[in-house]
Amino acid sequence: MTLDALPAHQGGAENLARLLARALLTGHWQPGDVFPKELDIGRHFSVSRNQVRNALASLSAAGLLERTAGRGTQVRAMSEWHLLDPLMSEWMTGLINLDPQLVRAIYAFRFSAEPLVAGLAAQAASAEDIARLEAAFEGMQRSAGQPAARHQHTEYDVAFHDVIYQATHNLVWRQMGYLLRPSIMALVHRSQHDIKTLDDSLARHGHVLKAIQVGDATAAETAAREVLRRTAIDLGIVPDTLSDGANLSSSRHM
Amino acid sequence: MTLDALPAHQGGAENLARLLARALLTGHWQPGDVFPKELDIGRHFSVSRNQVRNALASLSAAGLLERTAGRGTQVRAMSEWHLLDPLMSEWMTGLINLDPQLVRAIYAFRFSAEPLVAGLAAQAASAEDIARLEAAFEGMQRSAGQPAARHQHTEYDVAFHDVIYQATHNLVWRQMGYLLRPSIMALVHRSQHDIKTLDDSLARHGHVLKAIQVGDATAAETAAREVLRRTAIDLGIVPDTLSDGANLSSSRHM
DNA sequence: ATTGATAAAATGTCAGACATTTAATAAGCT
DNA sequence: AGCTTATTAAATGTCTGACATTTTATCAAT
Repeated sequence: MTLDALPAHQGGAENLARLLARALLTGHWQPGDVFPKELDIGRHFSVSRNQVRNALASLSAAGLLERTAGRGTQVRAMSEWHLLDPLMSEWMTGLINLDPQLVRAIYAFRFSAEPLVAGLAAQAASAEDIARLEAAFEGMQRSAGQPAARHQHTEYDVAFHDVIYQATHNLVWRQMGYLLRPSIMALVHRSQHDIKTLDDSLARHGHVLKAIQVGDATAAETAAREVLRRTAIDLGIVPDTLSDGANLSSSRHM
Repeated sequence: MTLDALPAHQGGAENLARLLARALLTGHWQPGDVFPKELDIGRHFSVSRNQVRNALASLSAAGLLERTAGRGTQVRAMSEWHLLDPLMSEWMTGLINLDPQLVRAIYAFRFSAEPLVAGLAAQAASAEDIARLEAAFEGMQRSAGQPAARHQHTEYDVAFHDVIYQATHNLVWRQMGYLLRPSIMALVHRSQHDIKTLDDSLARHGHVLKAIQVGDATAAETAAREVLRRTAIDLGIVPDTLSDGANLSSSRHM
């Protein structure tokens, strides 16, 4: 893969890092490939070597690249990526063409974790949390069915899930919710289609809200599971398969 | 807080970053404090400005610091930390004096998540996973009761938990397991005391192993919960309190 | 054919000057 | 006095060129 296929660059090491990261996240390079050298990248985008080095340092920190003095820069496999690095989260925002294997892995995680999280939220949510959750739900209702407000609807949907993670009042789960935002957005983006689907999705979200309002943990769990089942249907995923398909090469990882 | 109270520096930007990160993680600076400026740090440790900048860039990426041109460097609050950043994980390895609030938050997360993870592992574990789990357990047995082998025992204990996360065969949970390693090690390190305690802990681990061996998810869940109850007792933590105590200031975070 | 020295190429490091942002201070005007 | 506006100082950010270090390939000698 060469640099020529990449979009233009708007200046700033962060932008450069995002640009390159997205190319890697969407599979423009294969694991093991040699990445272009610093000077070539700098020449191609007309930026200083400093900017290139800063950008590559970020990609390296996120596990996307491996750099060794004298040898060059190599592309790492997906199993080496630091999926929970906030940088990754930022780079994934707005990405549509995520690797299908990655989408399935993230969905599988959410399917296993989010019911639990909803249960915790039902136990720990404060009045403010519930207010925020209600606001997000009402936003979803208002923007439902209006094709022009589809973007808003997605925002409210993502906010709904985020509030649930925040409402656990646990630092780690909160961090998790923040990190999953872009992934959730990508999933939600793909899973909205006709009116009927949307209506059903809305109803299932409503059940989660109600369960958290009354503090019923087990009800929240099952309701959250139903929301994710709806998502799975829309995405064409079979929710029973919790493993991510990496079993073939999994034995080497540990 | 000044730099004078910090230990000596052995060279390398990564070492410098770890040194400063640990000082921050153990609360040597208060949130909002101004962090020493680049030139002062460089002078104090006799390193170039480059090294200092690289180190501070890492700390900034992990959410420990906030740097703004012209103003300086500020220390951020714990709620802003990127707890799931692999850098954090590395910096926390071997740290004993972790902030108690952070220890509780991490324990609470594990108490909620690890039973679920054990259940997933029971469903998805491969033969190799089970072999690794058995090896870790036997290592724990061998090194039990021998005061000289206490370090080894900790290693096996941590490996035991790690294998469970790996055995889910889900990229996100695997990443999670990798990231929790140092935290688990810190908790395990504190929770081993007399022979009787150790014996009981060993038995509870054995139940988890057996449940995963036979693929019984619900049994694995309850067994994992029992392991964590044992840990909680040893740490003097009440496992019912799942929130992290940050409720007071939680409303501002979202 | 193996070993060893050499050279080339990549990333890593350093030092200095300069740019930019921010905040404090002083000057000047109404 | 009070407000606005230059000026200055101090911090982080950026650029550039040279040099260091590590790795790999090449070639020579035994």
